Amino acid sequence: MLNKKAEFEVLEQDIAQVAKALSHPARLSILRILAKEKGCMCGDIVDLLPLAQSTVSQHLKYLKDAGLIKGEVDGPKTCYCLNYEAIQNFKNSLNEIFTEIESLSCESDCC
Amino acid sequence: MLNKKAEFEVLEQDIAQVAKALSHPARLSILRILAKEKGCMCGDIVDLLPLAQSTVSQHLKYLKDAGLIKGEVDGPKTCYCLNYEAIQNFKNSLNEIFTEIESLSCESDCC
DNA sequence: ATCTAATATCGTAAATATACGATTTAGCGA
DNA sequence: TCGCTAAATCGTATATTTACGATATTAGAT
Repeated sequence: MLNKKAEFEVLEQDIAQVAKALSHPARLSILRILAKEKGCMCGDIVDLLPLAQSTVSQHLKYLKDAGLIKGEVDGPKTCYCLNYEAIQNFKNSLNEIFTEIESLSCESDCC
Repeated sequence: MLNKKAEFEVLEQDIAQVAKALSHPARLSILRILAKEKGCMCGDIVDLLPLAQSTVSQHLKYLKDAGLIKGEVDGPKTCYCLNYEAIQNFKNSLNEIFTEIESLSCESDCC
Protein backbone atom coordinates (compact mmCIF):
# COMPACT_ATOMS: atom_id res chain seq x y z
CA MET A 1 0.00 0.00 0.00
CA LEU A 2 1.23 3.46 -0.86
CA ASN A 3 1.77 5.72 2.10
CA LYS A 4 0.74 9.25 1.22
CA LYS A 5 1.34 10.88 4.59
CA ALA A 6 4.59 12.50 3.46
CA GLU A 7 2.73 14.48 0.84
CA PHE A 8 1.00 16.70 3.37
CA GLU A 9 2.29 19.75 5.21
CA VAL A 10 4.86 19.25 7.93
CA LEU A 11 2.65 20.98 10.50
CA GLU A 12 -0.10 18.54 9.68
CA GLN A 13 2.23 15.57 9.87
CA ASP A 14 3.60 16.67 13.23
CA ILE A 15 0.21 17.24 14.82
CA ALA A 16 -1.05 13.95 13.39
CA GLN A 17 1.80 12.02 14.96
CA VAL A 18 1.18 13.38 18.45
CA ALA A 19 -2.58 13.04 18.04
CA LYS A 20 -1.97 9.39 17.26
CA ALA A 21 -0.07 9.00 20.50
CA LEU A 22 -3.07 10.47 22.31
CA SER A 23 -5.55 8.31 20.43
CA HIS A 24 -5.72 5.44 22.91
CA PRO A 25 -7.32 5.79 26.35
CA ALA A 26 -4.53 3.75 27.92
CA ARG A 27 -1.95 6.29 26.81
CA LEU A 28 -3.99 9.24 28.07
CA SER A 29 -4.34 7.38 31.34
CA ILE A 30 -0.59 6.84 31.51
CA LEU A 31 0.05 10.56 31.01
CA ARG A 32 -2.30 11.38 33.86
CA ILE A 33 -0.69 8.79 36.11
CA LEU A 34 2.77 10.14 35.36
CA ALA A 35 1.55 13.62 36.27
CA LYS A 36 -0.14 12.49 39.46
CA GLU A 37 2.42 10.15 40.95
CA LYS A 38 5.36 11.75 42.64
CA GLY A 39 8.81 10.50 41.79
CA CYS A 40 8.01 9.37 38.29
CA MET A 41 6.13 6.12 38.45
CA CYS A 42 7.58 3.20 36.60
CA GLY A 43 6.27 -0.34 36.90
CA ASP A 44 3.42 0.62 39.16
CA ILE A 45 1.61 1.84 36.07
CA VAL A 46 1.01 -1.82 35.29
CA ASP A 47 -0.79 -2.25 38.61
CA LEU A 48 -3.05 0.70 37.83
CA LEU A 49 -4.08 -0.40 34.35
CA PRO A 50 -6.09 -3.42 33.17
CA LEU A 51 -3.30 -4.42 30.78
CA ALA A 52 -0.43 -6.87 30.72
CA GLN A 53 3.08 -5.69 31.50
CA SER A 54 4.25 -6.11 27.93
CA THR A 55 1.31 -4.11 26.62
CA VAL A 56 1.99 -1.23 29.00
CA SER A 57 5.63 -1.28 28.00
CA GLN A 58 4.54 -1.05 24.38
CA HIS A 59 2.32 1.97 25.08
CA LEU A 60 5.18 3.64 26.97
CA LYS A 61 7.43 3.15 23.96
CA TYR A 62 4.74 4.66 21.75
CA LEU A 63 4.55 7.75 23.97
CA LYS A 64 8.32 8.00 24.12
CA ASP A 65 8.66 7.75 20.34
CA ALA A 66 6.15 10.57 20.01
CA GLY A 67 8.32 12.58 22.42
CA LEU A 68 5.61 13.04 25.03
CA ILE A 69 7.53 11.29 27.80
CA LYS A 70 11.12 10.69 28.75
CA GLY A 71 12.50 7.48 30.20
CA GLU A 72 15.59 7.06 32.30
CA VAL A 73 17.01 3.59 32.80
CA ASP A 74 18.11 3.00 36.37
CA GLY A 75 19.35 -0.52 36.82
CA PRO A 76 16.58 -3.00 36.14
CA LYS A 77 14.01 -0.23 36.59
CA THR A 78 13.07 2.56 34.26
CA CYS A 79 11.83 5.91 35.43
CA TYR A 80 9.34 7.67 33.18
CA CYS A 81 8.45 11.35 33.25
CA LEU A 82 6.34 13.68 31.22
CA ASN A 83 8.09 15.85 28.70
CA TYR A 84 6.37 19.12 29.53
CA GLU A 85 8.08 20.96 26.70
CA ALA A 86 6.76 18.54 24.09
CA ILE A 87 3.27 18.70 25.56
CA GLN A 88 3.43 22.49 25.46
CA ASN A 89 4.62 22.41 21.85
CA PHE A 90 1.74 20.16 20.84
CA LYS A 91 -0.74 22.41 22.61
CA ASN A 92 0.64 25.39 20.73
CA SER A 93 0.56 23.69 17.33
CA LEU A 94 -2.96 22.47 17.89
CA ASN A 95 -4.07 25.93 19.00
CA GLU A 96 -2.48 27.38 15.89
CA ILE A 97 -4.59 25.14 13.68
CA PHE A 98 -7.74 25.54 15.76
CA THR A 99 -7.61 29.32 15.84
CA GLU A 100 -6.93 29.33 12.11
CA ILE A 101 -9.97 27.13 11.61
CA GLU A 102 -12.15 29.28 13.83
CA SER A 103 -11.08 32.57 12.32
CA LEU A 104 -11.85 31.33 8.83
CA SER A 105 -15.36 30.36 9.83
CA CYS A 106 -17.14 29.76 6.52
CA GLU A 107 -20.38 31.50 5.79
CA SER A 108 -21.93 28.44 4.31
CA ASP A 109 -25.10 28.22 2.32
CA CYS A 110 -25.86 24.72 3.50
CA CYS A 111 -25.24 23.13 6.89
CA MET B 1 -8.07 -9.89 20.40
CA LEU B 2 -9.62 -8.43 23.50
CA ASN B 3 -10.47 -4.75 23.24
CA LYS B 4 -9.76 -3.08 26.56
CA LYS B 5 -10.66 0.48 25.61
CA ALA B 6 -14.00 0.34 27.40
CA GLU B 7 -12.23 -0.22 30.71
CA PHE B 8 -10.85 3.30 30.83
CA GLU B 9 -12.50 6.55 31.91
CA VAL B 10 -15.12 8.04 29.62
CA LEU B 11 -13.22 11.33 29.38
CA GLU B 12 -10.20 9.39 28.20
CA GLN B 13 -12.23 7.40 25.71
CA ASP B 14 -13.85 10.53 24.29
CA ILE B 15 -10.61 12.43 23.86
CA ALA B 16 -8.97 9.35 22.36
CA GLN B 17 -11.69 9.04 19.75
CA VAL B 18 -11.34 12.63 18.53
CA ALA B 19 -7.55 12.45 18.73
CA LYS B 20 -7.76 9.43 16.44
CA ALA B 21 -9.76 11.46 13.94
CA LEU B 22 -6.99 14.07 14.02
CA SER B 23 -4.23 11.49 13.71
CA HIS B 24 -3.91 11.54 9.92
CA PRO B 25 -2.52 14.54 8.02
CA ALA B 26 -5.18 14.15 5.32
CA ARG B 27 -7.93 14.67 7.87
CA LEU B 28 -6.26 17.72 9.39
CA SER B 29 -5.88 19.06 5.87
CA ILE B 30 -9.57 18.48 5.19
CA LEU B 31 -10.54 20.42 8.32
CA ARG B 32 -8.42 23.35 7.18
CA ILE B 33 -9.88 23.22 3.68
CA LEU B 34 -13.41 23.19 5.04
CA ALA B 35 -12.59 26.25 7.14
CA LYS B 36 -10.96 28.11 4.29
CA GLU B 37 -13.35 27.47 1.43
CA LYS B 38 -16.52 29.49 1.39
CA GLY B 39 -19.78 27.70 0.86
CA CYS B 40 -18.70 24.38 2.32
CA MET B 41 -16.53 22.60 -0.17
CA CYS B 42 -17.60 19.16 -1.23
CA GLY B 43 -15.96 17.23 -4.04
CA ASP B 44 -13.34 19.86 -4.67
CA ILE B 45 -11.52 18.50 -1.65
CA VAL B 46 -10.52 15.61 -3.88
CA ASP B 47 -8.85 18.03 -6.30
CA LEU B 48 -6.86 19.59 -3.47
CA LEU B 49 -5.55 16.35 -2.01
CA PRO B 50 -3.21 13.72 -3.47
CA LEU B 51 -5.75 10.99 -2.79
CA ALA B 52 -8.38 9.07 -4.73
CA GLN B 53 -12.03 10.04 -4.44
CA SER B 54 -12.92 6.91 -2.51
CA THR B 55 -10.13 7.53 -0.02
CA VAL B 56 -11.23 11.12 0.59
CA SER B 57 -14.80 9.95 1.06
CA GLN B 58 -13.54 7.46 3.62
CA HIS B 59 -11.67 10.16 5.53
CA LEU B 60 -14.77 12.39 5.46
CA LYS B 61 -16.80 9.57 6.96
CA TYR B 62 -14.18 9.13 9.66
CA LEU B 63 -14.39 12.83 10.56
CA LYS B 64 -18.17 12.73 10.49
CA ASP B 65 -18.31 9.68 12.76
CA ALA B 66 -16.07 11.51 15.22
CA GLY B 67 -18.53 14.40 15.08
CA LEU B 68 -16.01 16.95 13.83
CA ILE B 69 -17.88 17.72 10.62
CA LYS B 70 -21.46 17.72 9.38
CA GLY B 71 -22.57 16.63 5.93
CA GLU B 72 -25.71 17.69 4.13
CA VAL B 73 -26.81 15.69 1.10
CA ASP B 74 -28.02 17.95 -1.70
CA GLY B 75 -28.91 15.90 -4.72
CA PRO B 76 -25.91 14.04 -6.04
CA LYS B 77 -23.63 16.40 -4.11
CA THR B 78 -22.84 16.48 -0.44
CA CYS B 79 -21.98 19.64 1.37
CA TYR B 80 -19.59 19.30 4.30
CA CYS B 81 -19.05 21.82 7.07
CA LEU B 82 -17.10 21.98 10.26
CA ASN B 83 -18.93 21.30 13.48
CA TYR B 84 -17.58 24.21 15.49
CA GLU B 85 -19.34 23.09 18.63
CA ALA B 86 -17.67 19.66 18.57
CA ILE B 87 -14.29 21.23 17.89
CA GLN B 88 -14.81 23.57 20.82
CA ASN B 89 -15.82 20.67 23.05
CA PHE B 90 -12.71 18.74 22.14
CA LYS B 91 -10.53 21.77 22.79
CA ASN B 92 -12.10 22.13 26.21
CA SER B 93 -11.71 18.46 27.14
CA LEU B 94 -8.11 18.44 26.01
CA ASN B 95 -7.39 21.61 27.95
CA GLU B 96 -9.00 20.03 30.99
CA ILE B 97 -6.57 17.12 30.84
CA PHE B 98 -3.57 19.24 29.93
CA THR B 99 -4.06 21.74 32.73
CA GLU B 100 -4.58 18.84 35.12
CA ILE B 101 -1.33 17.33 33.92
CA GLU B 102 0.54 20.60 34.22
CA SER B 103 -0.79 21.49 37.65
CA LEU B 104 0.24 18.10 39.00
CA SER B 105 3.79 18.58 37.77
CA CYS B 106 5.77 15.87 39.55
CA GLU B 107 8.89 16.77 41.46
CA SER B 108 10.78 13.79 40.19
CA ASP B 109 14.06 12.45 41.43
CA CYS B 110 15.07 11.17 38.02
CA CYS B 111 14.46 12.67 34.60
C1' DA C 1 28.36 -16.98 40.93
C1' DT C 2 23.43 -17.09 41.30
C1' DC C 3 18.95 -15.55 42.16
C1' DT C 4 15.50 -12.17 41.73
C1' DA C 5 12.74 -8.28 40.37
C1' DA C 6 11.77 -4.84 36.79
C1' DT C 7 11.60 -4.02 32.01
C1' DA C 8 12.16 -4.58 27.28
C1' DT C 9 11.79 -7.26 23.32
C1' DC C 10 10.18 -11.16 20.38
C1' DG C 11 6.71 -13.79 18.21
C1' DT C 12 2.20 -13.97 17.14
C1' DA C 13 -2.88 -13.38 16.48
C1' DA C 14 -6.61 -10.49 15.71
C1' DA C 15 -8.49 -5.95 14.80
C1' DT C 16 -8.34 -1.65 12.53
C1' DA C 17 -6.67 1.81 9.22
C1' DT C 18 -5.22 3.26 4.69
C1' DA C 19 -5.39 3.17 -0.03
C1' DC C 20 -7.22 2.02 -4.55
C1' DG C 21 -10.32 0.71 -8.47
C1' DA C 22 -14.87 -0.76 -9.61
C1' DT C 23 -19.56 -0.44 -8.78
C1' DT C 24 -23.79 1.59 -7.00
C1' DT C 25 -26.84 5.35 -5.96
C1' DA C 26 -29.11 9.74 -6.71
C1' DG C 27 -30.79 13.54 -8.84
C1' DC C 28 -30.22 16.92 -12.85
C1' DG C 29 -30.49 18.29 -17.54
C1' DA C 30 -30.91 17.10 -22.47
C1' DT D 1 -36.07 8.23 -20.73
C1' DC D 2 -31.13 8.34 -20.90
C1' DG D 3 -26.91 9.60 -19.79
C1' DC D 4 -23.99 12.65 -16.73
C1' DT D 5 -21.83 14.10 -12.56
C1' DA D 6 -21.03 13.69 -7.63
C1' DA D 7 -20.56 10.93 -3.97
C1' DA D 8 -20.95 6.61 -1.27
C1' DT D 9 -20.04 1.94 -0.79
C1' DC D 10 -17.90 -2.63 -1.87
C1' DG D 11 -14.11 -5.62 -2.36
C1' DT D 12 -9.54 -6.11 -1.62
C1' DA D 13 -4.54 -5.74 -0.47
C1' DT D 14 -1.30 -4.14 2.65
C1' DA D 15 0.22 -1.77 6.83
C1' DT D 16 -0.26 -0.69 11.47
C1' DT D 17 -2.10 -1.19 16.09
C1' DT D 18 -3.38 -3.68 20.09
C1' DA D 19 -2.99 -7.35 23.00
C1' DC D 20 -0.80 -11.36 25.11
C1' DG D 21 2.59 -14.89 26.75
C1' DA D 22 7.28 -16.24 26.60
C1' DT D 23 11.89 -14.99 26.59
C1' DA D 24 15.89 -11.96 27.13
C1' DT D 25 18.28 -8.36 29.67
C1' DT D 26 20.02 -5.83 33.49
C1' DA D 27 21.88 -4.73 37.87
C1' DG D 28 21.42 -5.22 42.78
C1' DA D 29 21.13 -8.58 46.64
C1' DT D 30 22.37 -13.15 48.63
